[in-house]
Amino acid sequence: MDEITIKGKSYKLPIYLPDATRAVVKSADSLDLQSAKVEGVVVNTYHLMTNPGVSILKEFGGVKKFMNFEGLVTSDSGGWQIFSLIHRSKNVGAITDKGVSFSLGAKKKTIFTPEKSIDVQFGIGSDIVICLDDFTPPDAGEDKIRESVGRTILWAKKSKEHYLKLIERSEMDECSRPLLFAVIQGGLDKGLRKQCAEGLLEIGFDGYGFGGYVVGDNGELDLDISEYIAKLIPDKFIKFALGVGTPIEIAHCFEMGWQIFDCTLPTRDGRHKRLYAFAREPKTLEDLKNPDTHKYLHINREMYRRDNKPISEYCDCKVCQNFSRAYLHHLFNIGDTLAYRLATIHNLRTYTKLIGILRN
RNA sequence: CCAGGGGUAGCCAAGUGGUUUAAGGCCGCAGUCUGUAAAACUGCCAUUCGUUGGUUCGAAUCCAACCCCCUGGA
Repeated sequence: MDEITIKGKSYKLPIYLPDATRAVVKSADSLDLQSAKVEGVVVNTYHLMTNPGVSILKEFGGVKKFMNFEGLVTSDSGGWQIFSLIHRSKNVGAITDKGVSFSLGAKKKTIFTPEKSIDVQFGIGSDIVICLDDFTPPDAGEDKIRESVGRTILWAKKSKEHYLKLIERSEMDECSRPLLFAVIQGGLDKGLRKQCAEGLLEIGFDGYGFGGYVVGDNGELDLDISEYIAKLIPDKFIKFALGVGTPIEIAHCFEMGWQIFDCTLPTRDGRHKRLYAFAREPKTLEDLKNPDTHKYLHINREMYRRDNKPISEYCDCKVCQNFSRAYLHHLFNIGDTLAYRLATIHNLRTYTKLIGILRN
């Protein structure tokens, strides 16, 4: 499968979707995304529910119109946020089979359920709706993993039922409905990953996501578990590697069968002065899997102060076509916001270029 | 030449006798970042306070001389 059609519009696979968590890829607008050849984004259900809120998005006819972006829009369920805000922080919250309740700062308690997540995602008007999942923390023991897998399946079932209800209620058909994806949890436990995948496959979804946080202490994605999970999903379904990854990890995961990727790395790294470049012109998958193909420029370094070259000689982005490393260095040095924008555009183009090579 | 003020790391700058083998910031160097609480964060970066003497148990801090800078005056 090298293409998906949603709501009458086709998108090529594989595809990389930068994270526009709060309906914006930080520091870049939709025209910038277009110039970086970005074909889709991932927005976040939890964040958008909080701000600006569903009623405003509905009033504007969905997030696409709100942010004036015509590409593929996927909404992440908020599962990751439960992990981020509850497991990883001091904010107390509780997860039950019904859903999750937690408070952020001084704000009143928020109740979030699988059904609520689906409701909000319909309000967002996304093309791919993702079931709320119970994130398996990286340090979870077997009992905890088992619990998160069980709950993820339960929530997926509730999500599917609610999704079908909404489809029926809004009289959507095969051509106008958004796709529904579920997320496979289970941490590094292959048995439980398998159990999770089987449970979700039985319910039936359009696509399946690779969930969890499987970046080890060495800071690298666990390729073994990534491949294992890819094999659990029949090829007729779309495979979405949530949160993956570095350019080289995307190349590896593509080879395993993963087709959709979203990751904050290129945009965040850009804002943090780390620019991506190919050390040589990549032409094949093998080139992209080779670590020697990829390099980083820490553009804040003094060595770039007088460097008149573009960030990457193999890049066709508007930044590389028009500005020097020295200029980017200068912009970061004085802290002008243009630095973040240009760095974001360049790094995104590096990712979309990588995707373009994978398609061939 | 006279009168004030001042000389603390590449830069800015706290500190006026012991809690300072000198705070903080910038720069520089080295890192982190993977379904974005990140335009963020973490290390490292002066055994030394213009110089030389002195007082003191103890000085960047007090004293003296000298060197340099700033301001005003001749």
